[in-house]
Amino acid sequence: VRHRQTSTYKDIQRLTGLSLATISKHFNGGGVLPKNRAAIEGAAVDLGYRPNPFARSLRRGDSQTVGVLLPSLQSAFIFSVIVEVERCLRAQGIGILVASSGGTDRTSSSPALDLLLSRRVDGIIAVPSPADVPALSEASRAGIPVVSLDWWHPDLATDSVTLDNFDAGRLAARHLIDHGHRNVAAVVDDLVSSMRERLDGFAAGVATAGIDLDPTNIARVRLSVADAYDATRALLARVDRPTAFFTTNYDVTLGAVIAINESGLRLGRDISLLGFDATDLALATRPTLTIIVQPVEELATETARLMTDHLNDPGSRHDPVVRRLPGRLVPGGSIGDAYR
Amino acid sequence: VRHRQTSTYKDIQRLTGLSLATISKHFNGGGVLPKNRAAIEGAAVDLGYRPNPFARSLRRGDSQTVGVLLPSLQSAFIFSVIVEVERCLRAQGIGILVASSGGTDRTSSSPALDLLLSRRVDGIIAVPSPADVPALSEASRAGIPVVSLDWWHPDLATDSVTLDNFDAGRLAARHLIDHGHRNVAAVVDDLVSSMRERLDGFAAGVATAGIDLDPTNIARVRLSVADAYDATRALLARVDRPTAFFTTNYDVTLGAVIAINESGLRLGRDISLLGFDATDLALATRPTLTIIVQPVEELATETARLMTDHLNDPGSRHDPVVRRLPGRLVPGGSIGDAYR
DNA sequence: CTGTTAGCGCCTTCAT
DNA sequence: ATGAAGGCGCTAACAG
Repeated sequence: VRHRQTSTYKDIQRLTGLSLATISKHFNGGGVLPKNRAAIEGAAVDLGYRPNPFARSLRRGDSQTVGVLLPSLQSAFIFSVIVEVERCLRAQGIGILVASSGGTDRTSSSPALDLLLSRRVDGIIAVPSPADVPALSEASRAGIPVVSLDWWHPDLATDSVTLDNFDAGRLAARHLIDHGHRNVAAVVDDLVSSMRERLDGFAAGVATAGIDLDPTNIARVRLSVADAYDATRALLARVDRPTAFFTTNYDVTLGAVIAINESGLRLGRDISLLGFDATDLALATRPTLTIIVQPVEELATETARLMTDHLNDPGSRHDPVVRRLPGRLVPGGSIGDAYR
Repeated sequence: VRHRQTSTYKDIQRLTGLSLATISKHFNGGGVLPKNRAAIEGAAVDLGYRPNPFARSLRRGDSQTVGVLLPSLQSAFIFSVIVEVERCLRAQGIGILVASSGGTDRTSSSPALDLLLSRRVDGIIAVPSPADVPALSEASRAGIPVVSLDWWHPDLATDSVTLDNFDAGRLAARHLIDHGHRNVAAVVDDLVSSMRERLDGFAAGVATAGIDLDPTNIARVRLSVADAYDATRALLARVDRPTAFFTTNYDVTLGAVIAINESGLRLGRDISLLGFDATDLALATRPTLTIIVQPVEELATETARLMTDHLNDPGSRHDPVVRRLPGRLVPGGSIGDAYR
């Protein structure tokens, strides 16, 4: 689309008789005589003037845009965070260009990230799927501010904002322990570090009660409802069936719920489940689910803040900032008491 | 962020000895001698050349970017569509700038849309909340291609891609009727036309069975789980309690499920529910939910196609194209038979 | 097919 | 505080 002719400084110049430099100064710095200020503003309104962002970016070398890179498998949760991030950034005049990386294999360049880079985004907010890590590292090394969100990867030395996953896992463990559970199981997505940390925290929490988490009670799956369903079924079929399950993310929680429902066991009575992220799901099951939820708002504002800090202070190459925000346990009815 | 120096045509010129025009031609049209083509490509690779999108946009007057305007209240459903739209557009080198309009009141300018317009997006894909309609109309009138997605508004004469809402409602009605239900209720969000159409279709479907939809069995709410919950509770409390419910979107379905669960009535036995959009929810309830689902993929590809059609054929102002895609009923266990 | 040239609209020295 | 001038990198005439 060739753009409908919009007015430019020249038009304002024609109406005001001022020079382009003065007009530019008005729209940027300020320092203009009140009389001229009024004249420019008046003309701008009359003309419906909008600055041309391309000319501006060409000249100044920035885009006022940050790229958002999402993994191939999205959850409603991450979108709620992104929407909030967008609001924060928009308040600063920054737009977000969103691209979701297909499930590309760990290649050195993902088409999604490529689009963002070719658009010269000023920074990148990424939920870094392992496949994107090499390319993201490279971008970061090239000097583009990168903030990891939600997920996290050991090879990616960027700022990051995530849940305090270890603590969340421990929280879950304690809750189950407090309810008398000893034979507990975990269904874990182990594609990304975040999930593994949740498991580690869970194991640690269980350990403080003097219990060793039975390795055969740990099912590792890959971001998939179906896998989680299968894994849960298998665990439910064990002779020494666990009395409680911990599931470390939305998909896995859903898979587990389906398997449990199908098994005929009653949640919160015959079997306990402590889920993750599944805010809506938690309300629809019967009984409701006890889950761990993430602080969406805080994750978003922290992410936005880290990014704007970078944008406002270009070239500063400090050590990665790591923010770990606490999760919260929302009680439902899916945890029964297990005494023995 | 002032951008790390990237190479330009001049650098390629230095390495190849060719003129800027030839280089430009190579990167656009083609028509260059094989020898020169190779030289340019080689130099580009050596230099890690990336075209500067700002210079290009400034010169050509387009942005290769479409804006995506989302309403304040999002569902996982709409995101899955947007992700797919992004993939389609990215394949054509087009990026998406996303902004979500706060729940602003029906003012003439929404900050979110404003951001998109100030960025000179080539087109706008919008889930038009009523509050955005005036501003969207204006943009459309100004010549910016607008495609409405999912939602739809009578005052907005743009292309639109939505579910065939009327038909979906009728589908729901028939299903309930086929199962013997006569005393049916609907909980409807009536903020947007799409939902009202679903109700109209439902009423029509019920009518073909010779049944008048009891007006007092229709609850109108405003995009809110809590309202839907209250409304459902109220309906459940009626002396002449409906035997089946139709809920017209995700939030309303969730609210109804919660209310039903709480009532102690058993889904699919004591009470039937036909939900909407709640794909995940449908699997987590017990029994599973019978729902109407939307063709996510097709909605996305149609939306992308309509948009690219506009972009490839600027200035053509045909009549709005209206695409209505059929919904599909996914059977679950929440519909019981009601004979009387 | 290739080269020369003239901007696109804005920002930024550098003078005044 | 204002003005004049140059150029960011690219494309689109127009010549050759």
